[in-house]
Amino acid sequence: MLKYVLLGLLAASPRHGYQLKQAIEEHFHGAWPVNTGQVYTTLDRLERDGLVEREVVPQDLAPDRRVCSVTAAGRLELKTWLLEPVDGPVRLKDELFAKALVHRITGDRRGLDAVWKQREAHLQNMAALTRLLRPDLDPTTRLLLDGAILRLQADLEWLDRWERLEEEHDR
Amino acid sequence: MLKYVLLGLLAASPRHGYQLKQAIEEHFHGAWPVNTGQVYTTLDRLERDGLVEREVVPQDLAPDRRVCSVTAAGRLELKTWLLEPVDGPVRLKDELFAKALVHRITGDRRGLDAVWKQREAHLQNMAALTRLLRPDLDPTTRLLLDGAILRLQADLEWLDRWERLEEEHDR
DNA sequence: CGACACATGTAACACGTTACATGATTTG
DNA sequence: CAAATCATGTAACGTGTTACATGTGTCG
Repeated sequence: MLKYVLLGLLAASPRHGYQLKQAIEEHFHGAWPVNTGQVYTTLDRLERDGLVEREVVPQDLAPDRRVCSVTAAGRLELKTWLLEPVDGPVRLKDELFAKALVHRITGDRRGLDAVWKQREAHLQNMAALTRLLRPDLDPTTRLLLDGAILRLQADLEWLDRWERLEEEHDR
Repeated sequence: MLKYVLLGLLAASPRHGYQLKQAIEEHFHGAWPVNTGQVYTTLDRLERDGLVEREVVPQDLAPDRRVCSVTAAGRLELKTWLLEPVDGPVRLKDELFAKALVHRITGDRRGLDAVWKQREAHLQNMAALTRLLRPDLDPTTRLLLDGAILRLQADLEWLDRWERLEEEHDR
């Protein structure tokens, strides 16, 4: 997935690896921690597949930089990805759902503990996100934050249902 | 993540690989397609790490089966995972969000297309999920389906916001 | 007989994570 | 000077995906 974000950033303007990492962390407001190493290995694969080109720009004194840009094939690949909706089959494959399932399968009586801890964690995440919502925020970043908040709200609603189910079970 | 689902199923009762695959597909109502091969490689790792034990049960005529059961270490690992809330930092790292971001970064004027296609896909998924909601459903499976539906609803709400942003942009 | 479910696996590859290594420049 | 930031990378490992290989039992 990082692959496409890199292509997108490079389609806007050529950059070198470190700039890409910075751009992502800026857009996602630090909430998508990117490992630098992964950026370079992903760029290696993209270059190998002919989706980006790299040009070595020698610096005097400073270490050389390798500036990347998207090829025609890269733009095509990006366009295809952009117009393709995410994931046809449904997303039950999720860690939170998996935990609920395993709690109920094993009947371990700790389901309620898990619900409470998860709610606590979600509420803290919600608070952290809400703190980021300043009016001067870039509208795109704002959109992404809103998305994360909406999903957290949905999960909180769902945690209530899980809790009710666990309570029935205990009776 | 499959790792923990396998541990959970085995904690309920020992089984062999194929039974595990079947159990998962049953619980997730086919909405988590498990590759059989992955079950075996994951079991190999679990055995290597001392979390499960395998006993070969020879069958006459039929091929031997290798029945797995959880070790004490496996139960501990499972318990730890179950009580640990999912993912401390926030989930902006998401394919749908990434697409929205890249659309806006590249300013490609195809954002609205993407929103519409995604909404269409989400609505179809929603319909498919709703069809599965029969009253005789196992309450746990029902819980998981409800979760998926709640998240889809959140996403649909968010798609409206994205659409509004794209419309502003076009003006 | 042919198709399908049962049952086990291997191989290659993609992607992500963590950690480490290296060295220059800037700033307190 | 020390620390942080800039900039590039390698290595090891975990997990997941796709595809293939192999063989038996059952049912129409």
